[in-house]
Amino acid sequence: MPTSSRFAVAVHILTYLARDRKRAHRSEEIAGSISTNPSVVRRILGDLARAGLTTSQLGKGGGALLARGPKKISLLEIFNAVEDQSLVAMHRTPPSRSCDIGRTIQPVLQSITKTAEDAFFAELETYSLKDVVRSVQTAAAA
Amino acid sequence: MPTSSRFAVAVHILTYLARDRKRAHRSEEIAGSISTNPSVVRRILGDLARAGLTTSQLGKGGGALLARGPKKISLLEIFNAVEDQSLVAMHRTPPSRSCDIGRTIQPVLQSITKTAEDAFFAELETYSLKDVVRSVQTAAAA
DNA sequence: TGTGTATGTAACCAACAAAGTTACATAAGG
DNA sequence: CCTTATGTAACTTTGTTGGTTACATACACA
Repeated sequence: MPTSSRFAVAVHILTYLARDRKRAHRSEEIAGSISTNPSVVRRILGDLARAGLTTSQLGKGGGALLARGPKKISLLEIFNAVEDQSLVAMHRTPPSRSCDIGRTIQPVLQSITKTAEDAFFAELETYSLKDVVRSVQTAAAA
Repeated sequence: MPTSSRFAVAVHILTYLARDRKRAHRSEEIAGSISTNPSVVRRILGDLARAGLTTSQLGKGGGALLARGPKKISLLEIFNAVEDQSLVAMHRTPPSRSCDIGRTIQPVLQSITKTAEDAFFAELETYSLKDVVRSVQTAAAA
């Protein structure tokens, strides 16, 4: 069902930046690790910069940098920076207003799915970018 | 991000059936409440029947029926019957295997997102179709 | 102050998925 | 039998994503 891979790509980018914070990394370099187009990376870096998670430098030696320590960046922040806030879609076209159910089901369903989404987000918030970096390092060593 | 509205439509259908369990309801009748095509309703009813949530009768007076009481149908069962089991997508094309991060990030990310998805599912499980019917009735009365 | 390098963003395209639509074989009811 | 309804397949339409190209802008540094 989920058609967007932006979250996965965003975490990948940030993990890449977190691994070496000493210098800026070009979108082309990052794109090589993801196997995608540099412009796709820049598009997502745009979202991340707007969310205050990264900064960028132009010109020679330029590229993207983490705006703060990986321990201070939660996966929820990353998710919110690049994905829609809703995990469950309502009817594509509005249901019949001349039926009790059609008229009322959407708010009812939305309030229920919101509690489930909140549980999802609360769990995501318990993980930091640092956790990902650590797991990747462990996995890469093996 | 979520591109499927199947869950919303499935809950709508089941709420419709739960409101009047005395008789079978035709797909055309249900489609009127949803404002969609009867064939779309039948397609989703197919999933619901395979999951054991509904039954159908052919011929005159036929249509769909709830297979058990609405108190015994959780929203999680409905979700599982009609939607993919994953809320978060990985990279669309596999990342570079010649990079530590590219090689290892997917399993790392998947194990984290699984815990968040599980929290979502656990919360959905606490709601029954009966809860939806009750809320719809309350909302419709107002 | 000029040259090279990198970003940010817009515009467009191709690929994919979802829902809408049409059609029809099949089975139940009377 | 004839009508009614489902179940499913096939096709079309629509929307979204990511890939691609292009380019204006800005910074670094010689």
